[in-house]
Formats: sequence, C-alpha cells, structure tokens
Amino acid sequence: MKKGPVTIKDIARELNVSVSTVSRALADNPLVKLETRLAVKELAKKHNYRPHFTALSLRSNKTKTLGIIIPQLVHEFFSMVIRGIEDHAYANGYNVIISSSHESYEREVLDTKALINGRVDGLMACISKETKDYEHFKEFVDRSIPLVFFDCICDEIEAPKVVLDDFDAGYQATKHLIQQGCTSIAYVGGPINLLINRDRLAGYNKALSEANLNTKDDWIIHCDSGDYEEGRQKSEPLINSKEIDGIFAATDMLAIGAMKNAKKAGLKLPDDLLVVGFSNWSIGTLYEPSLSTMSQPGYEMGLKAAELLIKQIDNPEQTITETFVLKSELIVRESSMTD
Amino acid sequence: MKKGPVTIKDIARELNVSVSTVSRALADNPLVKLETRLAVKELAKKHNYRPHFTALSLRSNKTKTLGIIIPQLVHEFFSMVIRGIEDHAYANGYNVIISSSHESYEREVLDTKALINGRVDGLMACISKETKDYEHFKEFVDRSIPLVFFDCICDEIEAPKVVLDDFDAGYQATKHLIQQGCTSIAYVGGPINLLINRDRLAGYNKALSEANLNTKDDWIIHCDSGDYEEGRQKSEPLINSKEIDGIFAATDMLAIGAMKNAKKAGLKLPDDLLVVGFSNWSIGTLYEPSLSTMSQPGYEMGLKAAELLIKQIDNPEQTITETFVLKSELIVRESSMTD
DNA sequence: TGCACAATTACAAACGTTTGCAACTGTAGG
DNA sequence: CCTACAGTTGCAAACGTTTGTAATTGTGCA
Repeated sequence: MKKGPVTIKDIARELNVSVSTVSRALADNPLVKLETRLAVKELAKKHNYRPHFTALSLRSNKTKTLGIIIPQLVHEFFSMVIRGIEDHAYANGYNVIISSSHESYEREVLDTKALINGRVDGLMACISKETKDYEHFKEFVDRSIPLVFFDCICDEIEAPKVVLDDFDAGYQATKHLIQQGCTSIAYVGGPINLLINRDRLAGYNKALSEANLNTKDDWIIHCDSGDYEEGRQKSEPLINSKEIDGIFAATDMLAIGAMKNAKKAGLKLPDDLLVVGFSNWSIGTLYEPSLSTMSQPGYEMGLKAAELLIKQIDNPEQTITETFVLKSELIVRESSMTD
Repeated sequence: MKKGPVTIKDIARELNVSVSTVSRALADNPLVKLETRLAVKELAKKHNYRPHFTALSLRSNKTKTLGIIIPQLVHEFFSMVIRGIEDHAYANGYNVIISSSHESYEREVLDTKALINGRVDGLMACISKETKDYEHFKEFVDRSIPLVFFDCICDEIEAPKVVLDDFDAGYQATKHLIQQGCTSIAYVGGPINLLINRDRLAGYNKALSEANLNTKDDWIIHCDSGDYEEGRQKSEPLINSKEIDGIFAATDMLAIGAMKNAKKAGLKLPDDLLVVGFSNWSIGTLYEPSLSTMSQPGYEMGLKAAELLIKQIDNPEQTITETFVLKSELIVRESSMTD
C-alpha cells in the first residue's frame, strides 16, 4: 500500500494507462474513449480522489484565493464586509484568506508581504488608522496583482475603490438633527487622519452652514481610538456644559458613550438631547433609548469589493480604477425622536 | 524584459549560474562560495525576489496554512477565537483560512471538502447547530490530516478538543443566583442538540438540586437560534407570569431579551428579577442594568486550538486526543446585585 | 496490398522550488 | 607527474497536475 492521498498517478498505474489519459478522463475530454473515461471516474470515486490543490495552483498560476486585509476582525462592520466578500468569492469558486492588522501599520506591512508571493490572486484592503505610507501596496501594482480598496482607502494608489458616501451620511445625520429642532449640535468623531472621519465632519459642517447654525471648537471632538470608553471620557465636559441639544457621533459606540454621560448628568433622552450615531450596530437597537444611526452597508461593500476584484483577476488587461460610492441611509430610532 | 514575478531562474540566468546554486545561495548554504552567495542575495534583493509560495508548497507538501471552520463570523466569541488562532499561527509562520458555515450543515460539508485537497496542513472546527452527521470530518482522520475541535465538538471523532467547562459555568451561574437569594430560577438556553447547551442546563439543574430548589418544565426554555428576538419572544410568557425571581440565560443576547420583557412588564431590575447571562459580550457592559455573565475565553480557546494543531502537524506520528477544558468565570454586574 | 485517416493513447514539457549526486576545478602531497 | 581531496558548481529528479504533440492502433477504401 501507499501512504499519502491518492493521486492521478495511482489511478493511472492501477488502470494501466498514462497519467495524461487519467487527467483527460477526469475532465470528461471526448478524446478519451468513453469506456476508459467511465473506468477512470469510477476508480477515482472509489478512491475518493481529489485533485491536489497546490499542484493545480502551480500549473495554472492561480490560487483561487483572495486576500483580505482589515484593521479589525472583532468588529460588526468588518465582519459584515467579510461575509459579503465570502459570499461572492465562494459563489465564484474562490477561497478567502484574512489578515487583521490590529490597526498596526507594521503588521499591515507584514501581512501584505506574506500575501504577495503568489499566495493570492488578488487583495482587498482597508488600511489601518496608523498607516501613512503606502509603499507596501505599491508593490502589488508593480507586480500587477489585482488590488481593491474598501472603506478606509488610500488615494495615492490607482486601484478600484469601494467606499461609503461619508460626507453625505454626515450631512444627512446632522440635517436630521436640525429638522428635529436642534440648534446647537456637537460632533464626536474618530481619528481625523482617516478620510472617512474628515468626510463625516465635512458633511456635518455643510449641514450646519446650510441652516445658518454655528458650531464651536469645543463642540468638535476627535477620538483617536473611537471606542466607547474614550468617547465617554472626552465628551463628558461637553455634555456637562449643557450647551448643546444635539450630537452627531461618527460611531455608535461614541454615541452610546455620550448618552451614558447625558444620563449621568441627569439629562432626559431624547427630550434634552438628541443623538444620532453611525454604523447601525446591533447594540443600537437594544440600548435605551434605541439609537438613531446611519446605515453602513458592510455586506454590500464586501460584495462589491469581491466583485471588482474577481472581475479584475479575470480580465488582467483592462484595469479598473473606478471608485464605487455606496449610500448611507438614516435610521431613525428613539434617540432622535421628538413628539 | 520578462513579464511575471522574478524567479530563481531569472536570477540564475542573469548571474550565469545554475538554479541550484541560486537556491542554495539564498538559503545561505556554505557549500556555495561566499562571493557567489553575496552576489545572488544582492540581485535577489534588487529584484525584490520572493519565493513562489505555491512551488514551495508543492515541493514540501506543506502549505503553512491552517483551516478554520466556524458556524458564524459575525459573532463576538468566534471573532475572539479566530484572533487567538491567528496570533498563535502567525507567530509560528502559518497563515489561516476561514470558512464560516453560517450554521448550515450543507455549507460545512462543502467547506471541509474544499479544504481537504492539500490546501491546508490542518483544520480547526466548531460544528454547526445543524450538524448531526460527521462523515465529512472522518475523512480528515482517514487521510491523517490533523484536526482539532473547539467549543462545539463532535464526540465521535478521535481528535484533540478544546472546550469550555459549560457544566461548571452553568452551575456557577445558577449557584450565584441562589446565593443572591433567588428561589425560583428559570433557564433560557440555545439549541439543545448542542452539547454545550445540554451541559449548561445540567449545571443549572445540579445547582438547583444541591440547594433543594425546584424548577418547572415551563421554566426551561430552548431557543433554536439563540438570538435576541427569539429569546425575547419565547421568554415573554414566563416573565409575565411573575413566577420567577431569577434567570440564567445561556447567552447574553437571550438575557437581554428577557430583561427587555421584564422592563416591559413593569418589573424593576435587579430588584424584582436577577439575571445572569453567558459569554461576556461587550453589550453586557453597556446595557442598563449591566449584565452579569459567565466569561467565555474565546481568545484562549483559539490559542490553545492552534497550539494543539501545530503540535500535531509538527509531530505527525504521535496523535494527541486529549480534551482541554477551559474554566469560565463569573462576572458580577448590576443585573444580579442585591444590596 | 497499401494508404489515408480517425480514434485512442502515451510521451514529455512545463509551473518554481529543493536536494542528492555527479562533475569540474585547483592545490598539495607523494 | 599523478592522485587525492577540498571547494564549488551543475544536472536531474521530484512534488501533482495539464496539454501540445507524437505514436500507436484499427478501419475503410482504392
């Protein structure tokens, strides 16, 4: 007996034919006699033959694998993106390999290097908060390995991109607060070096100026991590000042941090303070009051990114460089309701 | 000029040496003259040479890739498991390929089949709620591909396993409620065909009988999906009956569903009803009242699973079949506090 | 009887590596 | 001057496939 998994060679030997015949028979190539074809296929099934993935890859120079680089895995939005990517990938016969950079530039560089040596047919990336230098992505372009950016993109590299219309989302959210009667609206956002946060802030500003409302430097808060605890701490003085009647938070967690402060300060929600968050995390439906928010269609984004990537892999000659912009929708819940 | 990525051949040609010399030089083999070695390495660096992953795999019959099969990706616990796996894998030069079965038996079978053809060096799996048949895992054993189960395991297959002590956790949680003065404690849990849920329930029963407390059939609720909405609906009659003064929920989401009902029914939390959840999801800290819960060390579980798997890959001869049991710890928050 | 052609099969190269072994240098010692 | 041996290097096989081309059959027809 032999060890390892059964190969085409084993089948060939057992049937006294050549490996090429077996290969062709398995592919149902009419060049090989029907009788032989059936015999080969039967034996293959009997032995539970499965083509050796690596050998296939080497021959075809295709790994049928897509790489994903994301800053975080334990994150509702990114999880949904991955799910979208996976669904489209699987449907097209691709597998997916995920690297989470943990928001570290260093790790991101490491990950890209690990994926560049013919391990994946293409890459989808969302850059980390730390990333300022994009050399590691340039290498993909140099080697003409298809690359797609999503969400946190890098403008300097020519590649298809899938993003949310963060500007419009910020605008919508703020406008909604204005329509609900707010006149002193604060902004609590994530790290300002990320384009998405600059855009959300810009949308906020646009809505304000359109309505001839003012803001103050103190009303604009940037959180480096963007997590709950940081948001809670940084927004505490602002809320205690009782100067404002509305908050647009660029993250649901920041919104909840702010609401906690408000409750602590004895404010009644939503009567004394209206809040709109961002991302439509599931916690927003459970919190009390439930949180108004802007949708962030992660699943659709992943789907689109995978679609663009696979399209590029299949047509290496024509390079796509479009930027796809997905729209965010306002979801009104208790936290911004007036009656 | 040539197209594709630079190979060992290209370097050999350019330097007028053989491929074997280049290969050895890159490996810093002292058989090749220092001068040649340096020249090769310099040129390799200049051309940004990277060994072709697939070719390496084919030669060595190692993919340096670990497979993961999980029921869900968008899930705080599983995300943490993956993070633990990734950390250990990366540290040992492995990559990771994740397939989420979406709790579907069919998809799970598909995923295992996709990974069995020499794509991964080993597999870590957590079976789906639907899975009753384990043939697809037997194949791994047959082909002696290392396999490790975690969390939702399958007893019938001989393989190392990493699990939580769910029985003890259920016992601890219930005992805590008893110590806090509860005498009529209900159980709200997930699908009972999963061992973990049977164990949690058994722990609950043990604690009750130890304290000479009774339960009723109506006080034991099984949710097939285990998600928030199902839990809310199924526990509503129980809570409205006002027969109980404590709930042990086998999931934080189920616990929150129950608490919502309680609030709706006009109960005061935690005065009228104490609740302990399970898994220590982040939402539990934000909800009001904050939720007491049992820790579920996903990161550690992933770490351990990866460690066992890699150990098995490195020592194919000796088969490990131990079951590693991680302990769960009670985390007391407002929802079960009496004062 | 011989030849063309179809039908079926086998051979060999290729994908990018690694590695056992053979082969080639040059130098030193007999 | 020949031999042995160390120091280098190259050849070729192997990993499991696919596929272009050559080789082997058998058949029908002139």
